[in-house]
Amino acid sequence: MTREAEQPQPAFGAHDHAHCTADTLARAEAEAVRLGLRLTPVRRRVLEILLEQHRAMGAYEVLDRLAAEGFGHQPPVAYRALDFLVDNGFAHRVRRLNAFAACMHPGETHAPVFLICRSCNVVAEAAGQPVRSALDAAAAAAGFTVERANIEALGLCPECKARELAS
Amino acid sequence: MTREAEQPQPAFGAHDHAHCTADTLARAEAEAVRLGLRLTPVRRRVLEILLEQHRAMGAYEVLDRLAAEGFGHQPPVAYRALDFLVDNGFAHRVRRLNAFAACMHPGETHAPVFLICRSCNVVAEAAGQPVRSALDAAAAAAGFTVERANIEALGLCPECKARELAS
DNA sequence: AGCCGGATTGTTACATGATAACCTCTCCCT
DNA sequence: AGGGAGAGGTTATCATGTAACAATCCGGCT
Repeated sequence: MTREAEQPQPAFGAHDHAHCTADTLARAEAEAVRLGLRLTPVRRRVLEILLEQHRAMGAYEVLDRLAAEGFGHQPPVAYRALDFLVDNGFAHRVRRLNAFAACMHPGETHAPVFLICRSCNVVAEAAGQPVRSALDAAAAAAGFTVERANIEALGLCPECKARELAS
Repeated sequence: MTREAEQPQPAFGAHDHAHCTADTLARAEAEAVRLGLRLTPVRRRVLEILLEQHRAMGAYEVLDRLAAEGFGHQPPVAYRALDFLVDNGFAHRVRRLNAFAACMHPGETHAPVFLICRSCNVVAEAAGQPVRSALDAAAAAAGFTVERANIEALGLCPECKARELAS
């Protein structure tokens, strides 16, 4: 597995990335203040990196960027910042890829669903409220209380599907 | 983290484990025949081990058992057998735990949902058809086609919930 | 100001999880 | 007999994630 995966597209379809990045970062900062959390330089920088790339990144890939910018060079530096972001809803962990992605909706209560294209590796965060409700119901039937959930789907994004049909 | 995790209970509540194990194995064998798949000694033994334990096991934990029984001693031996079982629906991968668990319903088309207790580590496989439907709908809204899904929930099982309330 | 204590960030070292590449064997088909 | 596919064994290595400890920062208190 290469450390630098190729994930050309930011999501399904184009968008104003500069705007969405700045906007999400601003909302994350407001949210940190609201919750009394400290968005320190490393943490903030990690979030920025995830937002800039707008894709799922491995911890070591993030670490390489941090190290190049004068932060620590050891794995815990990246993992701690990433764990902080995940624990507080600023980022998500995509387990299927052993990777992390910035949350596009910090502050909003939401149940992220990740759609991972097996062809181009793009990862999209979809709204999963109905999925989460169904999950809660299934769990409740077993007497189980859900605290956190990972919902990830592997398949084909619209672009790659079209390409497969064409060939 | 220890390699031999303690997971005393087989699932939520007691059950006739000997029976469910034998039964599931028999169904898996029938299914292998139906699909023209070779359930070779290693593969079969791995499935048995997963069924006996009736819990999520790490690949290296399975490997230790195989090695002790005269099979190969190297990781690929375990990973290949586990991958075979997962690819063909005889077992599932629980990504949050980096572990594998026997499928309790081989052959039936089903969308497994894993309920993982954060207190006692028990893993239960719940029926997730409605969850999967909701997921398919969410994906379709983005033009995405789901091929495989991982749906995992972390929370409290009934027993541990009762224990927390009591204390 | 000066001090305390917890949170943060850095380090070293290591544990754990997963694969690549290659070789041999067996079975089955021609 | 020859040969190819599939399975399972090996060695070696890579990738991912943590434990434990030290130094430092920072806010609150006297």
